[in-house]
Amino acid sequence: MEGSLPKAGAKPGAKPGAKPGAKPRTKPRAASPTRDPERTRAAILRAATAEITAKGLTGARVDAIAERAGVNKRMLYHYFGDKQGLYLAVLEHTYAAIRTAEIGLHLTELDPVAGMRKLVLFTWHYFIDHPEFLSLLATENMNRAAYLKKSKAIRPLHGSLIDLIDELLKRGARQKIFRDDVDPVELYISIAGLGFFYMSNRHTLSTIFGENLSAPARLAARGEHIVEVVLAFLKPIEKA
Amino acid sequence: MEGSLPKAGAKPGAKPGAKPGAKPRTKPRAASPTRDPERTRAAILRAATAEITAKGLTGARVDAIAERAGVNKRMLYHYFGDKQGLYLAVLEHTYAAIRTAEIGLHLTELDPVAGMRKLVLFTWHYFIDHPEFLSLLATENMNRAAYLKKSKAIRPLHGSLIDLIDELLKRGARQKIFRDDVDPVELYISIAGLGFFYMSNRHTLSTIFGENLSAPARLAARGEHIVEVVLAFLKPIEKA
DNA sequence: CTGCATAGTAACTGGATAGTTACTTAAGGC
DNA sequence: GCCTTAAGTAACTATCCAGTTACTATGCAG
Repeated sequence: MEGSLPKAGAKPGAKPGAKPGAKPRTKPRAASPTRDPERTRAAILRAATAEITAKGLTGARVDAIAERAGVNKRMLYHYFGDKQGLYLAVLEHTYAAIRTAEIGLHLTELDPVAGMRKLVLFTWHYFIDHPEFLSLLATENMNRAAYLKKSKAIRPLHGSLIDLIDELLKRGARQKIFRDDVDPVELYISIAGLGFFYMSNRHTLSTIFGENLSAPARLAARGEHIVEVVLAFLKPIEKA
Repeated sequence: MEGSLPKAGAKPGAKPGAKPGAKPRTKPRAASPTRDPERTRAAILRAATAEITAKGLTGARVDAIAERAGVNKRMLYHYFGDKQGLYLAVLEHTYAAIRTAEIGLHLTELDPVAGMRKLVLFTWHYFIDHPEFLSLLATENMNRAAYLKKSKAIRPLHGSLIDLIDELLKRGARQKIFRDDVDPVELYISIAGLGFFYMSNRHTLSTIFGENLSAPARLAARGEHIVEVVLAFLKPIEKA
């Protein structure tokens, strides 16, 4: 090896579109494809989410993630430490997304029945639109939530979800349109479970029942079914 | 190497407990620990179920299964071909167990509400008692049911489950104690989903909500909750 | 324009891991 | 009692794969 001799004629000419006098604090944003830590980090995270949710943590291959991201494998270790660190980042990022979206629902502006309907359908459609969230939950539960327990970033996000449901339940009970003995955690698990099981297990269910549960009409029907189940349960018990 | 010379003084003496004149058709059943194909096969299947449901198909190690079973690794390949063949056997065995148990419920002998309650609680307790079934479903759905689709042994088992539910629903509707527009597949998915999500995701749910969802009292309460939800949904819609 | 921290590359490594080879031992029909 | 076939063992191998090494390129503070 030649030591540290610089390559002859190495400089690839002036970069097109790179303004020489631009202010130094703003991000270069797609100026040149080289040297963009933010883009690289994001590409790795997206690729890791896809690979890990498709194959599980043990099935996911670090080399495959690097290739998907169009990035050298060394960069995964540069930004995320190791495979587990990368997985944790994927987990935190994915959880934060749904909890943030829930907060944006503004259910307090709706009457209890409409609010509940909106929450149920939001949850259902979130599962349809984000299968990676479902896969990741399955993976993390196979790990007995070992990584989730380590994460300091995730826990504070969830109180607000229960508060949201509790507010709806209390308001409905006061107006005598909901029964007054409902535990918000138990109810949330039911709302999520009615959608989760259908979507997460649609491959085995479609196979054993010989029906295509992923057909759009079937998904819409399932959404209405879930709303009906939840609202029927919340109805006050009439005195006969 | 010495070719095929027999080892000097190899024979380990007469086996204790091996009756020489026993009838040849009956199985030797625990007579001696050597040469029991049925036992070996069963031990491998049990070990594989434990290992695969604990770590997933990609996480499971063939060497670990062999060690757990107390059997030489070569035997896995002898009886099941390869890791995938072993996984398929585990899948078929586990599915057959729940479907067989369901058939033994004899729901036709009960009135519709009692029958439905029994089916719901059976399903719930089955999930509590057989976490390996839940894990295996999660694993197989991550594979997009690729192995289940290959299996000829499993599909015929499921028609009877839907027939069972359909009979209950029709009988209840005739007696005006159930609504008459319920799809049995949709209902089964709800019954299973209300239990599945709770049990299968209890690790993440316990973590984010800061409650121990595995506590026995909590499990019993959940069972009652699921019964209430299902029966509330099945109640005929009263005309106001 | 220079030095140094950060971004990035390519080739490598050691341990793990599914599956195999080559062999030995027992069972049971004939 | 012999001989074929199934049951069983131990040691091996080829490949895979997470993580590392040793290096180069870039940009910006001074």
